[in-house]
Amino acid sequence: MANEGLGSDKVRDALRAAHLYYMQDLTMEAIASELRTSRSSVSRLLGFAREIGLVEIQVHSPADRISSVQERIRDQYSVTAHVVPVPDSTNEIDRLERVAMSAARILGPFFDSNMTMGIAWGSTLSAVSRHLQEKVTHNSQIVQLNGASNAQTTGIGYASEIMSRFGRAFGAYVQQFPVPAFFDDPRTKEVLWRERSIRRVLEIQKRMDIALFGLGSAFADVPSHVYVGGYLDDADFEQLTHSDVVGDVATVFYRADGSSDDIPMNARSSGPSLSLLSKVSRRVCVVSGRSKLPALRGALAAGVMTDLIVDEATAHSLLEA
Amino acid sequence: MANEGLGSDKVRDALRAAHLYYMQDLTMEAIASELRTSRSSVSRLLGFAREIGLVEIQVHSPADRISSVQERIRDQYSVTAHVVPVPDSTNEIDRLERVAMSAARILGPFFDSNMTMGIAWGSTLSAVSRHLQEKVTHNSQIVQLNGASNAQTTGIGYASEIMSRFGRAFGAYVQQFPVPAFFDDPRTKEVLWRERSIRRVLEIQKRMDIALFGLGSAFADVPSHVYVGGYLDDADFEQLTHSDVVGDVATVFYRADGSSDDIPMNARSSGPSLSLLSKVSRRVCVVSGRSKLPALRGALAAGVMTDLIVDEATAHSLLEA
DNA sequence: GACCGATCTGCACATATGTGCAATGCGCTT
DNA sequence: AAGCGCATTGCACATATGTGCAGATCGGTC
Repeated sequence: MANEGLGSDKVRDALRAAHLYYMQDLTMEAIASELRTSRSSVSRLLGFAREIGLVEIQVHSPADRISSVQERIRDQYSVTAHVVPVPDSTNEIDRLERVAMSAARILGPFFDSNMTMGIAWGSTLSAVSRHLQEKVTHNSQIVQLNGASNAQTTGIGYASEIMSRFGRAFGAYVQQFPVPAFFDDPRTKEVLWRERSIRRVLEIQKRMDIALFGLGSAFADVPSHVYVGGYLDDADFEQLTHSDVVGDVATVFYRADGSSDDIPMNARSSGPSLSLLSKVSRRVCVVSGRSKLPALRGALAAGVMTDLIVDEATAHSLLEA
Repeated sequence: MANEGLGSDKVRDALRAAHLYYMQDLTMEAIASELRTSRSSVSRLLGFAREIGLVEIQVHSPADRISSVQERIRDQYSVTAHVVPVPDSTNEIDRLERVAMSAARILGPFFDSNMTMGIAWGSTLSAVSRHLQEKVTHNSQIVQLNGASNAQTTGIGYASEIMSRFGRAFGAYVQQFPVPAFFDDPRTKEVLWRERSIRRVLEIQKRMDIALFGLGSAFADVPSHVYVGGYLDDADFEQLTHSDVVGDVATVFYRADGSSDDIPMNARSSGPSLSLLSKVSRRVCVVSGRSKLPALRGALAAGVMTDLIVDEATAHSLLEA
């Protein structure tokens, strides 16, 4: 790769173009002539500048105009809500996509150098990972919260792809968690958890500054990955139903009242207990779609999140009844 | 004004449009249909959103790519430089305009609620004031650093217009300083400085969190306002030359070595002494044009600024010789 | 209710920006 | 030196955005 010098030039030009475009309001035409290149190259250069995070665009709600929805969610649940505007008519696929894109951009300012972010995996997080904006950080890391392999497939491809997208976007070190999502026998987990290689990861998880997760729900329109990926068998499902489970966070299940004790599946899960999770100073939950409402209510009851990124319709439903 | 309800709606729509445009990357066309209006209205709505500061755009230099110029200025002068790219061929008018526009945008993140910003007046600050982006702050104020009236005109219009632009942009309270730029007799100043109404302003100045100023220079291509506005007579000029003055900050003069003692004019000036100024935690200086180089070197020697916003050519010249 | 002025709207057009594609250039291999 | 693969460039065209203008709308006034 002899693009050291060239790549450097490209970044320098991109930075200059970004300055001229965003700080001095020149047109691309004018920038082109200053940079002695064509307008179309400038267009591409600016695209590049945005892509590598030289340009950061934020949308603020003036403090005196926080939507009443956000305010009411804060009052009722003590959670900072970020309500993503999406028309009610949008289908579930697009809705998730749009919530995920907003989430990715909201996340940017939350994560910085010297931080550790724990992430769960699932359709929601996968979507978020595809929309991350690059941001250079130093000495930061991404740690996987729960295992991803199961009886049928290793599942690693799916989860590790999400992880590596996060790692790439932030220039962070990626810490995988190479264990099954669920153990067949809780004792296996106990034993494995004593291994030094695993304890190292558990230690990192314990020290994370941000946790990011979606909500699993067996009843969602698009049932969550865990429920359809072959991670659970019929007996497991029955057991969950029997335990009155309404959802899960990183494969740890909970009931409508937020409790998660005495749910046998949790002893077999590789995810962090909800009480451990609540020790993290910032816990961001991304939710899209009304069908996750029961799971969301349960998660709120469990006090598992500090920030909620949610689509408008679901936010409204949350406040009804 | 019955636009309470309407204005509110407009802001709400603008916020929504901004979200959809900047966070979800929808086209204006798509936003128009979600908002049930025309695309052109959306274009205007987004313009409005930017105007009232709902949207904030920042251009970062990735830490590992701070231009060597900025780095060298930091090494030599212990000052954070913000180098504004402007082609060398640009004329002085446009150059000032572009530096001012960048300065206005760089300033945004520096100023916030509960802060007090002191500002000087002059061609540079006037240009900056015309490019400020709105940003809502609370309990903040703008305080004038030096008087503006002189023997011929009150000069108030000029200075107060600058002040009020700053006040409007930040929603800040504006504290004028209704005294002459220079007193004929230093004793008049001493006496006036004991007045409670004046002391109140001086107290506010003493507590400011940011100071913003340009540099005055008798030798600049566009000689500074102070030197042509009738503030000084021939005897004054002679005295300044005799004192080896190379420039001024808020009508306080200094020499090439940064010293400002024993310059008789300063006893008559309404501006804050340089030692008082250096107590402010952030002191931002805006400079455009090579002809201000001697004034800039002097100001740097005086240690009067913590941040320097300067055009590229001048920054380069600064590092030569 | 007619009138006025100020504001808002959408259309039609003017600009500005994004992108497929063919051409060019550059480094490397043979 | 010729050949190859890959990245970069500018052109021409496709989209997307900005804006003058005429008509519509809304309060307030007489």
